[in-house]
Amino acid sequence: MTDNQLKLENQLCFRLYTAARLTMGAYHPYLDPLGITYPQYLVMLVLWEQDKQPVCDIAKKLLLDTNTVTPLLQRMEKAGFVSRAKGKEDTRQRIVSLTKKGKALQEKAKPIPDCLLNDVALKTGEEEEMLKMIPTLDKLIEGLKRTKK
Amino acid sequence: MTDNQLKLENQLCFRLYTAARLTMGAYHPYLDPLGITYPQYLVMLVLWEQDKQPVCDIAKKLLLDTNTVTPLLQRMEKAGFVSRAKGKEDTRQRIVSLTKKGKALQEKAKPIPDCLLNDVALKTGEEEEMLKMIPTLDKLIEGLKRTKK
DNA sequence: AATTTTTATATCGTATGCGATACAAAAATT
DNA sequence: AATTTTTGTATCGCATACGATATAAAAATT
Repeated sequence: MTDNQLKLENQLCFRLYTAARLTMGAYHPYLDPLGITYPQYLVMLVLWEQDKQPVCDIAKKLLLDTNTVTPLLQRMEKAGFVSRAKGKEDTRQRIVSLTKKGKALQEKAKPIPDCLLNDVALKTGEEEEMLKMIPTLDKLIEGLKRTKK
Repeated sequence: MTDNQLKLENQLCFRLYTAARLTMGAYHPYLDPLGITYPQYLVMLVLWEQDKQPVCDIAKKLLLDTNTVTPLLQRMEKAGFVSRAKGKEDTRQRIVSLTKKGKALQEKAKPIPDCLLNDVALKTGEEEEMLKMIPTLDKLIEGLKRTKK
C-alpha cells in the first residue's frame, strides 16, 4: 500500500504555496520599475482605496499582523511612499498616510492588473478558469481565518 | 470611473497569497509536534517518495532554487532529519539522505493529510470545491513556471 | 588537449512572515 | 477613582524566498 496521501502531487497546499510564489514573481517586471515589492504593493492598494489609516486597519485588511506590517511600513516610509504620524484621538495609533510620491504611484500602477491578467491569459490560455477560483479561495480564507484567534 | 482594477478585493493574487499563508498556518498544530516547518515538510515528502537525491532534484520538484533549498537542508541536517554527502559520480552534487530519525518521522506524518482535509472540511464545509482547484492551480503553475528561465 | 560554457552548490544581503514578548494608552471593571 | 483587561505598536529572533554573486567540477567546443 503506497502512501498516496503523503505524495507531493496530491497536496493542495503545495499548489497554493507554489502558485502564490510564482504569481508574486510574475509581478516583478511591473513592480521593480516602481520600486516596491509585492507586499508593499498590497499596502498601496489598501491606501489608494482609503488614505490615512491606522496600522491595525491595514493589517486587518491584509490579514497580516502588526509584527509584519510595522516593519513593512517603516521600509515604505524610508522609501518615501508613506508617512506615519501619531494618532490624535488615540495616541497609541499610528496613522499611515500617502506622500505625494505615494499618490503619484497610483497612476503608474493602474495598468498592472491588466498586465497580469494578460500575462496569465497568454501563459495559461485559461484566464476565465483562474478567476473562477476566487469564490473558492474566499471560502477557504474565510474558513481558515477564524482559526487564527 | 473608480479604479476597480486596483481594488484589493479584485485581486486573484491576493487570494492566492493569503490562502497559501493561512493554509501553511493550518499545518502548525501537526508539524510543531514533529519539529519541522512547512517547507521542511515538503522536503520530507520529496525524500519519503525517494530517498537519496541531489539538492538540485529536490529543488526542481519543489520549484525552488538552491539558494533557498541549501540553507533549508542545512537546518534539517542540524536537526538530524537528513544527511548530506558529496556525490560519488558527480562530486559537485550533494546527495541528501534520510536519517533514521527522518525515516521514522514518516509514520507520524501519515495522518497529517487527512487531518488537514478534515480541518478544511470542518471550517469551509466545501472540501470538494477546494480540491477542484487543483487542476486549475496546476495550469497556472505550469504557465508561470516557464517564465522563470 | 585546451578553452569555453554549463551545471551544482553555496554564500550574502534584503524583505518578508510570524511566534513571543514588551510597553503604553484606552477601555472595562470593581 | 483605582485596578484590571484589552488594544495598538513595536522589537526580537528565526526561517524562509530570492536576486546577485562566487566557485569548483562536468560537459561541450574549438
